[in-house]
Amino acid sequence: MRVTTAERSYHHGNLRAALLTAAAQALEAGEELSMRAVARRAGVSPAAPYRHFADREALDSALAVEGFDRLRAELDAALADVPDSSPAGDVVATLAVAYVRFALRHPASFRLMFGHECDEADSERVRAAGRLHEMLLDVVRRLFPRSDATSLSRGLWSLAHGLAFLHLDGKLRPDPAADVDERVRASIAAVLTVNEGEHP
Amino acid sequence: MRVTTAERSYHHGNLRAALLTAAAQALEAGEELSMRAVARRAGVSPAAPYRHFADREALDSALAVEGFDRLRAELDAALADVPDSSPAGDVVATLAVAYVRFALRHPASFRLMFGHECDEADSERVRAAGRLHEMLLDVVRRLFPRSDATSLSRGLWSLAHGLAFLHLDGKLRPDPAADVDERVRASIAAVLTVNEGEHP
DNA sequence: TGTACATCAGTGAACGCGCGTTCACTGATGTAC
DNA sequence: TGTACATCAGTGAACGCGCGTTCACTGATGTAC
Repeated sequence: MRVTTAERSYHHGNLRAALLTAAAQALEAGEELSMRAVARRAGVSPAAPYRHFADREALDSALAVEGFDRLRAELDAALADVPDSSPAGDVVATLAVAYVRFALRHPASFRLMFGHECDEADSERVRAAGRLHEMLLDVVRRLFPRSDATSLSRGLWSLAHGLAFLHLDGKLRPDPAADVDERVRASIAAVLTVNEGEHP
Repeated sequence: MRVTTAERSYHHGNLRAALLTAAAQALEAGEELSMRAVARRAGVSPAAPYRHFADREALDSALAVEGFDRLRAELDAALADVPDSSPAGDVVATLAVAYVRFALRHPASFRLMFGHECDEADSERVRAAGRLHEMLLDVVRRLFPRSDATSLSRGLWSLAHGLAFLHLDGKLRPDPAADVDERVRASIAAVLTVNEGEHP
């Protein structure tokens, strides 16, 4: 039986998905996440989620996986928007801006994906993070064919990741979004061109 | 009356400091932090800490301040160890290594300092973070006198910060410490030299 | 097409837990005379 | 030096809370005949 709309009596029919969206909404709203809160939001008894998630950690991991996939999609979209002829540095900056924007727009999600020691055992989660890493590696290989792509992609990822977290934690002003974008671009540019003019 | 050693009956004499060290030990041990747990560790009733910290948040902030100061001290030490004649890139790499080491050696502390939206209102905490930022800015000004020091120091801080967090969360293998150091150095080198050889 | 039955996704009450915080208190400390 | 008293840093019992999780259960669904 295919579920068409949503709410059913007793048998929900689509509870797993409903729980995930409920959880995502709670995250978006900045609420503390909990098994019970998610059940409440989905209009279901506190025990119901246990049909679909073994425990709290399983819910977290499922949400993290969703987050990684969404982040990857947004980076892809940003990449698609950038002209092919752009200098490599601009492409990197555009990606970094998209990365930081994602973090600032979905702070709770981002924290859940990152600000927490990973359950290494959860292969789904590890693989989702791995896909993101792979994607960055590919981009770097294309942009900087003569570089040590492994180290460079780690470095650039870290750069964007650090910018994201420092803004998220208020160590850098997260305030007018346009300023953040500008600050990200400037930081990237400064780092990438640091050695130019050193040996004139 | 000056307190000489430590434990006193009833009037502890030095409870604030004792609570902070107890909390630091708990963090070091990877325990969940709580007002009660800290009191327990200090051998004192659950209500006692409220003489010294208005609430949970105040304790957190005090710990964060301590963390920032310790981190700054370790970076200073690393800086002192590096020969004056070292190329700027090496100095940066050394600082980054020290930064990441601090994060991996004191993960809970580091998370408390960063992985949490700052209480902007707590000026002590904000100022401690500011002192760290200032220090990095100074170093960058000295190392790269011709650069846009503001953007560059933000960028390099972010780079180190991102490396720290990605290792902390297991997105990059935090395992043999020597490998981590090497990976940090390689990432920094890759980013700083990315444009060399582009226009040969 | 109709009925009997197994399966499965929910219910709702209950458990034990540790938490942050408050309160009236008590005993030690330091000060004024 | 000795006593009376205010202050202040602790006590310990209690509050209400929301949490994760378990349990026996119930009602809807799908299948076999």
